[in-house]
Amino acid sequence: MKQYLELLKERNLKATPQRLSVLKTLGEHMHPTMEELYEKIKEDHPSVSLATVYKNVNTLKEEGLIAEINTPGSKTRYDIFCHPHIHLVCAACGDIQDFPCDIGFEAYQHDIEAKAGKEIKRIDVVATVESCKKCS
Amino acid sequence: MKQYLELLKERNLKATPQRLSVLKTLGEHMHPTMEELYEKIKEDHPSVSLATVYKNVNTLKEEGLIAEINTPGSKTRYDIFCHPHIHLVCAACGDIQDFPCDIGFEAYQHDIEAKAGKEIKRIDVVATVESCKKCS
DNA sequence: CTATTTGCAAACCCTTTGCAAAAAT
DNA sequence: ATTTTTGCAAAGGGTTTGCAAATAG
Repeated sequence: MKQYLELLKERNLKATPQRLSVLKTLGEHMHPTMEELYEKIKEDHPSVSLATVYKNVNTLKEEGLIAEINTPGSKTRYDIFCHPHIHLVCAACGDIQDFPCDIGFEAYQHDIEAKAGKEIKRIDVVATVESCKKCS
Repeated sequence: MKQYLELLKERNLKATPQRLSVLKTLGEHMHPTMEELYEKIKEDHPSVSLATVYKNVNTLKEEGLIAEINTPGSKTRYDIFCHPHIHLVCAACGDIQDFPCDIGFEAYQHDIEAKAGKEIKRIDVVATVESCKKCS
């Protein structure tokens, strides 16, 4: 909680309860869709509007505090941005699991960077499985 | 052209001029957005409707003949599906470059598969650079 | 006190759908 | 002849916008 206040202050963003709730919810619940995020936030702030959640998500995205996960086929999901990791998404239920990027991958990323001649700002890896333990 | 007819026949899809044009256009132009794809197809088929392009894109996606590229921030783009490759996307102009998946990556994929305990059906790797040669 | 943020409703994409006519096999 | 596909227009869903009132710093 304290940490979130600091993250916002560093970026000159006002720490409104709604905005803090976006960060807190993303910290507690993995990869919600916008709808899920909105419902969770409403539990603490019943009068929050969907537009406000969208605005905050966009602001926090621009500041690099949260990330959007685009999965082929299913809905966009949101994630607190910590260190890069792979998203393992289930095609059947849309559930997402995180997957650490251990060695191997950094090396691969450097390789792409060298060949591209540009610094890679961000890398999104989405692996899709047909079904997962949760839904089958 | 001949190849496309066969690909459709194998899947019992009717070879309409509009559908062939989707494949042909994706074969000739790299990664168009839906709008670009539609404009290109209209050059050959002025009376084609956007809905038809969407329907064909969906059908061909389901059959695994084409793939959708979801890039964080910019518009969805479409690609003929050949072998997997990495998409290097420019955050400034949305342009996409292909990047081969040489060794290294397959190994990495097997590693994820082993840890997930599930077969990976598809893997999407999108690397984002801030600007590219085309737009700067 | 000033600048930002909120909530509401309307506007705005992009994408899908229903249906009758047209085309493919 | 049968089944799929087309084109149109309307509907749908998710996201953004404009603005006045509320809130943070």
